[in-house]
Amino acid sequence: MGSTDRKQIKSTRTAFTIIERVSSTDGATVSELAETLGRSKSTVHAHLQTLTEMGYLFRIDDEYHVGLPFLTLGGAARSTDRYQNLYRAAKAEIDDIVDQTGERAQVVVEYQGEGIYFYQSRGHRYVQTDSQLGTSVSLHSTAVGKTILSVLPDDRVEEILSNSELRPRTEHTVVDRDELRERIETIRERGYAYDREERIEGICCVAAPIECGPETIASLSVTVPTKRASGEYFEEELPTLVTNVARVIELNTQYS
Amino acid sequence: MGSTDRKQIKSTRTAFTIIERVSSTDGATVSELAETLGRSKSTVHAHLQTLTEMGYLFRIDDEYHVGLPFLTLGGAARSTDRYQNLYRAAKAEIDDIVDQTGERAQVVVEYQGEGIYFYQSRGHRYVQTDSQLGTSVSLHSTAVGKTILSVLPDDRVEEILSNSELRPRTEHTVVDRDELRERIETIRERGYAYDREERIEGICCVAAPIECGPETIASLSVTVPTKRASGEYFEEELPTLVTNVARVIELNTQYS
DNA sequence: GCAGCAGTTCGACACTGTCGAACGAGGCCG
DNA sequence: CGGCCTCGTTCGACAGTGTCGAACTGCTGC
Repeated sequence: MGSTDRKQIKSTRTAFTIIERVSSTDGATVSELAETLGRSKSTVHAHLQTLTEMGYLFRIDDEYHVGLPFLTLGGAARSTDRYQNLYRAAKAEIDDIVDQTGERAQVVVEYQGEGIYFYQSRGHRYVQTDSQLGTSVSLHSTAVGKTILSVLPDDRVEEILSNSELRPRTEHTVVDRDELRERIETIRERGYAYDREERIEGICCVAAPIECGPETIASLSVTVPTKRASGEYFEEELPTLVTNVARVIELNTQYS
Repeated sequence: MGSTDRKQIKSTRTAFTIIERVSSTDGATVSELAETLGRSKSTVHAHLQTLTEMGYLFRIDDEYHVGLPFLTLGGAARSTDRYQNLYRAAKAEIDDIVDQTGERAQVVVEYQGEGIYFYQSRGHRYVQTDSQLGTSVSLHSTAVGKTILSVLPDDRVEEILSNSELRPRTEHTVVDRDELRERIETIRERGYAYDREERIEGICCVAAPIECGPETIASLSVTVPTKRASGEYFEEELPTLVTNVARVIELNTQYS
């Protein structure tokens, strides 16, 4: 099945598999990793030693953790040709929104079928969630996600949908593919999306797409607790704000 | 000299060497990398192919860039046991400082002899610099850096100083080791540090150390343009603010 | 003190990361 | 239009190394 296997460095694959595992299991140990990854302890040990020596992991007693150098690389990724304009424009506008509304706002970027938290800021009325910088989210379970899907060509949507399992996050999560397609159609027409507790109980979102070219699709969203998610504020004010600012970001991304 | 060579994965070393090079030379090509790293084109090609396939790099035409997954790992690093308390405490306090002063404020963490921008925020009077999330800075050329050195034990200071070349950044950068030691002594006594255009022309800083345990040393700093770097504001107000808030962060880091 | 379990080291084999050479696709210039 | 350079890609072959399981060490707790 693998079409693009060609000549690849297998040990790099296992190195990153280990890194990812260490990242998700903060404080993982040698035996633990060897067990869950199905590799010998000596192999895992050699990798951990190398990565620790280079500073990409660090070790407390016998537990390993991902190190701050990844923050350096992440910052570099955001300053990349493709993303730096989006970063500047989004940062400025999001900070504005936060000042205005006091809520939390963020930009999520589509990257290889997933959404990655690209920049976020919180206001004085902010609600705490698990999502922070770099967190990756599946595209079906959030307002941002569905917004992104709504501006992608149909074949890519299908491709992404078929690769994801539509795991429900709350009782409101849409898990039916047809219903999802329908909703995406609605979003295409009106230009923005709602998330009413589909990912986290008590948390709602309004999101609008940001198109910075065929390869750089993002989404701007404002997050509010359910208690403020009603009335004119949630039905009129926020959608208008979000769609307008999204367009501003698009424009500022083009010419700078 | 190499004491800790043992069994290590060489190909992972070259993989990360390539990643780092791609990160610093945004849009690097195969031949370019092969040239500067002294490796064959085919080797570099195999690595790039692997890393691209895994999503850690992405490719536009024949140019490679670091990808957003590093942001995910970087975010995970910041949420690590060692750093998450510091992150929460620092974020809250820094945002406060920014609201109060309108300047730019940041926390830099010591990581293996370097300083890494851990969190930063800017106010309405902010000044733009090259430094942003994840940027690593040498410890001798900044207020934050010298502050960090001031709370490290002497032997570690000497170790770090001997491993760095004290490259001057502006005409005000301190390059003499003895003078640096002297200044560090001064900082130890009064508890905060100044940077008067030592790293960037026109940019000054006030910084105070944050000690969250022997292994987690950081520094809080406020950045102002030279035109505001004088008088009571710069000589009294900011030092007091910075040292007080640093202590608050220390406390909040301990108990949470 | 002896199990039991952790991380670490060792030795040996098969595998694979490495290289240089050859191939194919553009772009540039004569 | 055609030859030439350059770049990315593929190929084959060898040396090197990533891999494993077994043995070793140090710790903890019965």
